[in-house]
Amino acid sequence: MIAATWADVAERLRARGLRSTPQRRLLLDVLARTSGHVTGAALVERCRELDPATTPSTVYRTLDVLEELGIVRHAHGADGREEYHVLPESEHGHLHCSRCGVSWEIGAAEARALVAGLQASRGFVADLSHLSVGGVCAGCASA
Amino acid sequence: MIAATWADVAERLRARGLRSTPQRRLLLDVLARTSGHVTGAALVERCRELDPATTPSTVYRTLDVLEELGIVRHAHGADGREEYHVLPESEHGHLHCSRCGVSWEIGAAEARALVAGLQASRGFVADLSHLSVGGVCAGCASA
DNA sequence: ATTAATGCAAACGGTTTGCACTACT
DNA sequence: AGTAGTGCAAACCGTTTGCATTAAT
Repeated sequence: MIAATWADVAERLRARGLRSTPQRRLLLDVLARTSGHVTGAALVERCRELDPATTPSTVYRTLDVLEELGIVRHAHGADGREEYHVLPESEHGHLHCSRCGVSWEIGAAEARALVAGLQASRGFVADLSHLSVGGVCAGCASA
Repeated sequence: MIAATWADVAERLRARGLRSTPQRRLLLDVLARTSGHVTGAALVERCRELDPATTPSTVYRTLDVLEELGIVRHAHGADGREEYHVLPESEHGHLHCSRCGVSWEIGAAEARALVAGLQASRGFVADLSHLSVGGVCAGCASA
């Protein structure tokens, strides 16, 4: 979404004295096709599908750079892996069903409503991009 | 807390045809002194302090057994490590401050209130023992 | 020409496994 | 005696790092 954003990443990189390389363009391609969240390992794999020569270190290093640019953000999934969120999506949380393994997103508004009480009662400012709730989804619960 | 519980774990083990060994007793000792949550690695280390001969595999295998007995339950911490919760504590969630690194517990009632909306709107039954919210605590926020 | 970025390979940390051995019951 | 549990060592997975090489600027 917002295709223009992806196009000027190269420019944004150059503005910082960084470089646009084929490997980075590849990862950006993959990210552009990715909505929501992916694990680092999954990104490595998807890149390797398009270019088998892809190496993990380059992917992870590029992700670091993209995070500094604000293009991705990382959190921790229910299984403990690094989970990358593709921007410019707004902040959102996740519901992870422990039965079927599917992850569901909850929007910013809903997420904010969830944690509003925490701020009121404890002064704890939740980071919505790290909010992840485990449990059983409606489908599995009724099955 | 509830010291008697720890004492009859050996019995509970035997009832299932399982055994009480020095290594298991050691881990139970460590767990008895542990309130709240610990990572698996931390448990290995604490055991090793008391008995340097402790090996990780035994600790992790024992934790599996204890989980089946309902004595511990595991979740995933903010940094992705296995995090063990010592029972018979009631269900509770965690707040993890990304600035000072401290974890705070939120009680069952509070946690339930947080996720009540999820069940109402989506039929998603949250597992409170896996509920973990990242953010910035009151102290760090005001500093 | 500079120096950022790559690829390799090796190391990491936490956890898991296979297998022969030990010891609880 | 029988079998659950142990210790070792090696493997695992995702991620990170050092270093010499390549290539974008």
